[in-house]
Amino acid sequence: MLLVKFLRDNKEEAKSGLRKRGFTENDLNLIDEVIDIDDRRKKIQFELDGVLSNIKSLSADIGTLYKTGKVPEANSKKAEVATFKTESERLQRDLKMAQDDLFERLLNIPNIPHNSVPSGTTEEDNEIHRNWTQELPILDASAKPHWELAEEFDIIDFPLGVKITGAGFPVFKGKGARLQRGLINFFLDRATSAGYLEIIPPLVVNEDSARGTGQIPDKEGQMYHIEKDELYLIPTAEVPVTNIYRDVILKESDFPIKMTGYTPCFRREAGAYGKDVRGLNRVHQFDKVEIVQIEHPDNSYDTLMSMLDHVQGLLKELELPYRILKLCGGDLGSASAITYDFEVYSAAQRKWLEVSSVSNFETYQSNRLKLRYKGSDQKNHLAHTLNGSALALARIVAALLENNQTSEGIRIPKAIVPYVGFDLLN
RNA sequence: GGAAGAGUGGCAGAGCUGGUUGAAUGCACCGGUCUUGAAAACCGGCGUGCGGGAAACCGUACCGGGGGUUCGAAUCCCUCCUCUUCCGCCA
Repeated sequence: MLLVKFLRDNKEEAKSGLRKRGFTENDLNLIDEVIDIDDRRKKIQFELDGVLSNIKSLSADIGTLYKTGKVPEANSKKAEVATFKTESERLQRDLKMAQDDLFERLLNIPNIPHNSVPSGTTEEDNEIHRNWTQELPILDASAKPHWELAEEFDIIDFPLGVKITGAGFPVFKGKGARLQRGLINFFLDRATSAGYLEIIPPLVVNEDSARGTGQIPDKEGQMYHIEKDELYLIPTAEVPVTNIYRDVILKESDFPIKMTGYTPCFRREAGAYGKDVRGLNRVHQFDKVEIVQIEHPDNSYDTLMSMLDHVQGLLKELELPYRILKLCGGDLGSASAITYDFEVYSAAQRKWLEVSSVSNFETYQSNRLKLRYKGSDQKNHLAHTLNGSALALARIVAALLENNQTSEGIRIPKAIVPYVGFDLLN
């Protein structure tokens, strides 16, 4: 959520930013509406404070009058309070309405894209930030997609997942499970040696947390909801990990805060059936190691670049062809100011698969989280939050299986051999 | 799941027979005096949101969350949440 003050002070900048997301001139009226409502809110607040102040001092008078036995005077003051009271109740209702109205509209305004974000409406408009410089691997005609390889080597069982749970819940077995576990450890080790604090968070969160990082209301339908207990299965570790700092006021010397966490991620993917859902391409439960940073606004873009480097380093070690896209305005998540997607090339499918998404949310999340720091001016300011996948597993496994298939079996990249305990999967 | 008790500022801990209590006191923290330096001692400062103001500062709200009683509530009532102890169950 953006601050009204920001919209007020940077109206034109906000508008041109939202145009990149495909906002029409008509949509942009929202900004002026918000400012108008906020003006009304301020006015009501001012009046209400005055009325409350009167009630307060009259009540104090009544107290002393009673103490000195002046009951009739006290009673007449009580009558006076009654009229103020009616007025304060009215103003309180008005204030609540203005606040709710304001909040509602503010929720519908996405983050303002960073200056460098290209405008555009679809993924076609995404900009290639860094491209794989080598030739893409070309497999011969007999090459198999990962779901066939998985069945052949009996390492991932899709029908079994259907039996136990439903579509999109694969079962990893034997060397498949071992590969999965090895990759998780590999990613966590790389993150912790880069200075991230390892966290094992709850996999289920309450409504406040889901709201804090913006899953509610933006992506509510994406989460599994446990209605009986009003809890949500996490769609990413970002939610519980970032919420560690909900309602916190940091010192400037606390920056940067770096955390990493491995969790399974649960996504309903409602409406995604039919397209790109084969095998591991899109599943309801997958494993992911996430990196999260909380930064001073002055440093958050340097930090973003260091996170990009971190993720790139992982892909290099995995020897996978990758490319980095800078998302265009229309493809950007609503909370994000800038997002870089990492895709790996899955050679048998001849498809690019998204395996990481690294974003700077600037103050959009911290505003809802009430995550602040005390600046050198002794005032509180919103911190910047950033996060990225490092990395999302299911699709990495898909690319690994496809790209590394040989007549003897699946070759395991050197960097992770120590983690999985074998160099050939057969 | 059942019973009892408790939730106050960064922490500890008063207040809780309703009335200048946003809240005593101690610790921590920040600034200053003193000191070669440090410690100690002493002096001063020290919550958050909203609104007004150029600012100093002022108004208002907040004592787990929400609601109620009252002219007035941290203090009384209802409800929810959390924690502690005891019983039950259990990896």
